[in-house]
Amino acid sequence: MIKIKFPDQTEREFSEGINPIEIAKSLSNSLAKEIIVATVDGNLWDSTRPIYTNCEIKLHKWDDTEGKHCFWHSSAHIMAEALEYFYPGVKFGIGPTIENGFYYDIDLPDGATISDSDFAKIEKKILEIAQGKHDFARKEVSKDEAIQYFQHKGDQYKLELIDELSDGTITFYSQNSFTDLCRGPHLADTSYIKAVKLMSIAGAFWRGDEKRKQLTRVYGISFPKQKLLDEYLHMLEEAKKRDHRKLGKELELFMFSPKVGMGLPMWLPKGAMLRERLENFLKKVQKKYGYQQVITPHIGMKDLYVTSGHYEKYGKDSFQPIFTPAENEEFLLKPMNCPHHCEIYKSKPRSYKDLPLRLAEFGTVYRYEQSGELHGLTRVRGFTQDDAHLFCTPDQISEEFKKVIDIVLYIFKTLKFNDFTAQISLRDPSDKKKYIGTDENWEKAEQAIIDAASEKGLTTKVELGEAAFYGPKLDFMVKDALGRKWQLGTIQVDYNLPERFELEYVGSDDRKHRPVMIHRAPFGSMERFVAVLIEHTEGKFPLWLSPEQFVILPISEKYNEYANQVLQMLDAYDVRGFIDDRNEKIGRKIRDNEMKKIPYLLVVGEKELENKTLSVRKQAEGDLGMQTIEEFARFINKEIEKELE
RNA sequence: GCCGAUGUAGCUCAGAGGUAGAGCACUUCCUUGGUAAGGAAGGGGUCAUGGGUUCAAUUCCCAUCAUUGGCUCCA
Repeated sequence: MIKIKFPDQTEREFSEGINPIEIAKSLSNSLAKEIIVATVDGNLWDSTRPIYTNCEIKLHKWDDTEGKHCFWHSSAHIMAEALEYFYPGVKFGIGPTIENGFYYDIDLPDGATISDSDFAKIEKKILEIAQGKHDFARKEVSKDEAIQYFQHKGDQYKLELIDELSDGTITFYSQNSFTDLCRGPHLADTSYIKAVKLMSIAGAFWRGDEKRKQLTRVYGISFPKQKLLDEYLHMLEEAKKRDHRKLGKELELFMFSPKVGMGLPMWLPKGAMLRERLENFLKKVQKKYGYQQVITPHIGMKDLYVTSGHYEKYGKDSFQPIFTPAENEEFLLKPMNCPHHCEIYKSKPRSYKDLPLRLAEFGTVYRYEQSGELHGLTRVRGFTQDDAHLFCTPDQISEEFKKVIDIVLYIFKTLKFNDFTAQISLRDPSDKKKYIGTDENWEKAEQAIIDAASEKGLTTKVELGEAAFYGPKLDFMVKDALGRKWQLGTIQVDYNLPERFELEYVGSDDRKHRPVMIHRAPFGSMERFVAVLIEHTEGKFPLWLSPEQFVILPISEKYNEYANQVLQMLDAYDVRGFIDDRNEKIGRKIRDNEMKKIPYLLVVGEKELENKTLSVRKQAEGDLGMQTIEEFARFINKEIEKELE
């Protein structure tokens, strides 16, 4: 007999060789049917794999991440089997699970192609295999056996993977006619899978290396019930409605024009108004924190970027340099604001009494992004950073860094970005060549970030190898409507640029010292931030940011004149709106302006004219009743105050 | 950049080797209507661009441009 301990700390005895499903069955039959996989002493374990020793066990159903992942992983194997059926000779790369579903990288036989028109038949085949209720059989194999199997099959990708595994740890899983190199675990059998959908096809370089062969990646997702698939697809449809590219067009916030150039956004009047409000908001906060605004040009001499190191790093991949006709001088579009700011720092001698010097600029920068990387407003070639550079003494870093964190958190709180992750990006210790600067400075900078984040009580995730080439950073990531993560706020410590630009200050000891720089952008870029803001609010911006806060709806043309008076009076209270004086019925005006997501609809007709009032209707909520013009103006200003608290 | 998909009216989309379609938007007229679509008429397209096949191409083929999903999440 063996002793098995459950998560609630109770212990029971079972006979040796019992498996998780049988254990579940001893608790309840219905539970047994739902068990997908188990964790045994911290290791994932097939639900049908026997247990021979005392252990702690945790049973996973579909609702657990572990359950879903096992489910999808097994689905990937069945998809592989189906693909092999339609494309004999296909070779397989890797087939892991992802956040929503799974994929398999395949190398199609010569001449074969696959496109989404093939999805239906593959899905059908997958379900057919699933319904066959084939067991997933686990088999431990020796390295030699494994090599032999895939040599015989001619799958060089699997052979490459096996090559990196050590003997004695290799397992195969088979179902029906398909066997794969796999660590597992898997479902008991294929019949758990009741619904499957192939999502898309993509090219993916083998092992993520663009010098190696590009494989075809097939994405899919599967569910234990058809209803769950339907729900998932519906959820995707809903998410698409929040897409900032769609809303940006509908709400006339920004546009692109192939004639201007891909990835070069243009802000329309309403978008510009929104952006300006965000900028002014941040300027006000920054003023409180002792920042000073500066303005620098959009281009700079090549030599500026040679000094900064950007030329060496990005020069080749950037936009082509600009040459002056007479002198043949070489300029670059600025990819970053920091070199200019360094020159401002250098413009006169600085004393320790001047530090920290905080130079802020909404600086527009241009970066050549690969055409395939462009994405709405979140990934563009010309964008405006809410940039600032803090020049300080080494012992001021920690304090300054923490103040920046405060600003970021204040902004996120005001805009209700509650669901963000803070990521500390450090050097890849195994590839230090990628970075510029001394080891000692890197270590100091990395430690400064880690300490500041922990002091501010941030829950952080550390990512090695994600640092900028000139320094480590703390990034604030937020997800978009479709669950893609974007970096918004960023704070970076930099010992490198002060060195390269030979920045100095005179200390209290009357000697020259080198300052440290902190780069920071709480929004990140105005473009990306607004994109994420659109998706978060579904275009229903907080009142203070709404390009149009109210619309006046006259019941009929007879009340247009009164509407004009109201507009003028509200203008005086610093609220923004317009009159919908179209020749339409009130119901129509309400519908159209609701769809435009105008926060307040003000109906004026006979009654309002008589009493000098407004009928206030809140978007998505309905009638709030009559208010005088002053009451409404005070009310709306109070609402804004509350938002900005 | 690479792999896949897409490109038809301002927007959302249907269509077919032989004279270009719908809904919404727009213009004009009727209507002056009290909380999510009043009625009628009308204008609007080099079917992304450039080649090719064909008696005939917006449709088929090729290229280009743009948009879009992915190329990190490791058997």
